[in-house]
Amino acid sequence: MTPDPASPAEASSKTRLRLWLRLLKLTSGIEADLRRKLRDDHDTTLPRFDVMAALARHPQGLKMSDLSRYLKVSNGNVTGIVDRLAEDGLALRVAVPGDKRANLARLTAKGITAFDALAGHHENWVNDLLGGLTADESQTLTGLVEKALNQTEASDDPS
Amino acid sequence: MTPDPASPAEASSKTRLRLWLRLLKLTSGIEADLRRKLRDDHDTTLPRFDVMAALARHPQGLKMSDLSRYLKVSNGNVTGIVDRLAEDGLALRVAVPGDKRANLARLTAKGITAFDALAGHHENWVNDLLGGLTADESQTLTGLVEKALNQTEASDDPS
DNA sequence: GTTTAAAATTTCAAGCTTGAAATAAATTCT
DNA sequence: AGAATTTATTTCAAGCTTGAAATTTTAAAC
Repeated sequence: MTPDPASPAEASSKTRLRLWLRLLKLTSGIEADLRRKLRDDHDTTLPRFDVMAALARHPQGLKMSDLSRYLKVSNGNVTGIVDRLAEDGLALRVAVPGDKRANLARLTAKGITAFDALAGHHENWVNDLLGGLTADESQTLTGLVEKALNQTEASDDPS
Repeated sequence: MTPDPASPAEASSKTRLRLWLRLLKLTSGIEADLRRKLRDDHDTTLPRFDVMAALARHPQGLKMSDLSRYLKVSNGNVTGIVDRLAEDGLALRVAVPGDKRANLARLTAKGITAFDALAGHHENWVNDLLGGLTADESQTLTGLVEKALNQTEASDDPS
């Protein structure tokens, strides 16, 4: 028997904490799997994949600061990742005419080819990893996750 | 209108990919929030909190290798975190009688006190961050996440 | 009892991540 | 125009993370 809580509020607090631990276990596990596959099968990393995915969606290029905002990581972080992608010939920086401060990050042709291959694998991996859920369950789950997201976004942004 | 997919399998693959992106957004967002609060309000980090939580659950101490397995991180990783906790007087290493290779990591009295305070805040933070969900919704969500977990654990462990 | 293999840790290099400080260029104010 | 502010980006130090290599100790095999 579960010990009865002192109040309903305490009970739902425990329920939410339990939910958080499960969510964390699920996403950490999937993420670890994706990282391993990217590394072992494709000699790359999740941060590099994320940057390439962002650039693939913006063929005209993204300013470093926009890239950073889009991915919700620090400026210094994208600097390093784009540097390393550039070393491998997968991305490059393009000067912005009229603003000597800014650079557009873009995928090279080689980068586009590489990303297209990765993206297909990525979708398959995720599909397999979440294969325990039916389409209906996936949709229910997505709906609840989106509801939870609304709340965090609301409390995130105390404007 | 959504473009109709070539097959039901493709549709559910897209549904699962969408689910993954939402899950990632939710957990990354909450995690970032927790990291920020631990940092700004308590001058610590999530990895340190995780190690302290593991040690708090095992008052008799945990071997470094068990700690590493429990948290699913590398051996070298816990070495560094326990080093830094020890520098701050929150944890220490105890020799294992009869095995000169092994060490038990344990919280100090100071570490226990510090963790107890953190744990209370942590539960409240999570409760707030997931506050958009009713108790019923939390339970439904937990159930579905657990179902998804079973699958990943199954495919994770190709024994 | 040696040799061999296994187990427990640490060390290390490389990459990721952050926030803060430093540069440099554009914009705004007076 | 000249000064002050804002914007775009890089650099840096510190910590996290991993897998691989190195150490040390224990256990197993012969």
